[in-house]
Amino acid sequence: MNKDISDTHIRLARYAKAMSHPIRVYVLDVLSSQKCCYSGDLSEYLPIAKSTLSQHLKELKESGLIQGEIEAPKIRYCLNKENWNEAQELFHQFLKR
Amino acid sequence: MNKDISDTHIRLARYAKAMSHPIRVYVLDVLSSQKCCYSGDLSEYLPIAKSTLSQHLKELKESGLIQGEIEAPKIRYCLNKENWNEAQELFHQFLKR
DNA sequence: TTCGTGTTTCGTAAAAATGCGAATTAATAT
DNA sequence: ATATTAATTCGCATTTTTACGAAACACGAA
Repeated sequence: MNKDISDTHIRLARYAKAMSHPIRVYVLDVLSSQKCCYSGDLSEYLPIAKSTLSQHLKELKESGLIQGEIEAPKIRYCLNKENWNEAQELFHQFLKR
Repeated sequence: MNKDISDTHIRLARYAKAMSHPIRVYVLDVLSSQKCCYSGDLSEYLPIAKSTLSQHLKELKESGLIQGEIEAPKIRYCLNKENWNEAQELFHQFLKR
């Protein structure tokens, strides 16, 4: 029996929290299958207000999974490879697949 | 670009939500490395009230990832293999590992 | 039936999450 | 300077989540 809540558990929970909303799963899905994407493009296909999308993108940024880069007047988003890889590894180990 | 939020996205988000708290990650970790576990045993190692643990266990039950069986006066918890396998598969595909 | 063990549910409080429209910001062009 | 485009932040309302202790429940033994 593991004796403690470890940093690994906490890290995993943090990434899971970032993925705990369908919109955010969708965004990560898009970004993992193409290099980058503009907020406006995402907004086009999602049934939510642009402001709501911004809030979800903010949560993903704060989790470390994505990052944004200003290309005026647009913002381009892409995965943060380091953290995406960490999430991949953590889930892989946790789910033993 | 994927055109819609799919059922897959929603399913994945639901499992991610179940894992979005460290206590629940810990519980799943324990259950995935041993056949089953009693609520009292879990409670012994976790720095939370028993009632809080019950609430977390309830969330895991509602997500479908675990199930409980009464062995009076105790309750034994174990993974729900079908849903655990589904979560494994969904995360595996999503994270491409 | 009562009692004891183990656990859950309830009630409460506070914090966090979610959604929207309005206001604001950031960058560039004119 | 103003105007435009693109996006974010803010304010608000509502719901959900998280944590705890008390109350209640579930079951078997006496």
